[in-house]
Amino acid sequence: MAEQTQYEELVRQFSAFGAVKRDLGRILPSECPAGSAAVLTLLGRHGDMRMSKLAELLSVDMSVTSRHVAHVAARGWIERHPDPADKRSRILRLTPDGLEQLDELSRRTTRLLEERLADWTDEEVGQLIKLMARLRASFGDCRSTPVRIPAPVVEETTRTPANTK
Amino acid sequence: MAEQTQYEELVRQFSAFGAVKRDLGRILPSECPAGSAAVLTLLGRHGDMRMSKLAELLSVDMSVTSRHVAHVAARGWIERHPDPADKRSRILRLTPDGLEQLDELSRRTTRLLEERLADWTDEEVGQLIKLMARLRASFGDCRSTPVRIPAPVVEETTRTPANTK
DNA sequence: TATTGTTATACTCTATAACTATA
DNA sequence: TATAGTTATAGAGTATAACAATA
Repeated sequence: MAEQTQYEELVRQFSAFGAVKRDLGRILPSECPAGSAAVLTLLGRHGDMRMSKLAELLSVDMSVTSRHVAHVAARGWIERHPDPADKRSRILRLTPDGLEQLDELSRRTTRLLEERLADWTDEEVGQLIKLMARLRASFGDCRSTPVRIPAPVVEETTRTPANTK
Repeated sequence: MAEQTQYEELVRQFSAFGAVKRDLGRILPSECPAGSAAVLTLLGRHGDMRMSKLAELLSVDMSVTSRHVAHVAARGWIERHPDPADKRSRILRLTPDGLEQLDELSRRTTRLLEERLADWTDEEVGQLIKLMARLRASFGDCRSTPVRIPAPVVEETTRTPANTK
């Protein structure tokens, strides 16, 4: 259990992390934004799967998944096959073009990280991976546990209340 | 220097991190989205500053900063004072209401992190903070060094080229 | 001329809700 | 009735470009 000061610092780091994500986003092919890249990456790593499984791996709503999938399918990077066992479902599969796109993504991101993390040791990168994976688990495993937000504390002053409309 | 496989795993963790950010975002007051929270946090931590300084700390374009600042100013959480030394510039300052909003933010995020990271040690949280700070430095310090993106490798096949329109 | 800041526009990502088709 | 997936809509975040005011 950590202290409040540490938590505030952690939140600041989370916020600032956006700049890293954007830097990474800038090197993506213009036809393949981050959402598409995530779809290709997960299909390459886990193999064929249905929409609902992909949505779970992406940790986003299925409606969002559907949009990303439509984008990559329109470019011929994946195919959507009917599932013989359940006609409501569709099985997603990388095409050869999709595999090639995935390779291109890998080349670009590796190149960027080689440059940005040139002075990081193998072990440091591994540490960061491990901690971020644990972070994701700590959040993801309690996704069904929304934290109670208590009503704001009403302070005993004569000040005009903050606008909380 | 790390291996390509490690870099690919790191990118996957970066991508999945969005779920953590969204979980954190869900507990924010409806009037105070993440962008506003970041403005208040940085003003609380670094004290009064001008727009350009804030934009640098946020690592976003000043146009974006301007929008966030307008949002929090409209709610009375900050004031924009003219800079006597440079009439083009505006000095941003937290108001008492802004300070109170900042306290509320701190309470909420601390509560969430206490719950999510209940089984993390103080040291593990410190490790993550340290590595994310270093990551930010590694990226931020080379912001003027856009990575060269070589033309995609044309492979020797008879396959129809990928659509790179 | 260069810099500070604002505004208009456009794009990506996301969630909610309504809907279709199938189980 | 419940579930898999799609689509319409709305909201947040961001960048680029054009602009106004001042240095």
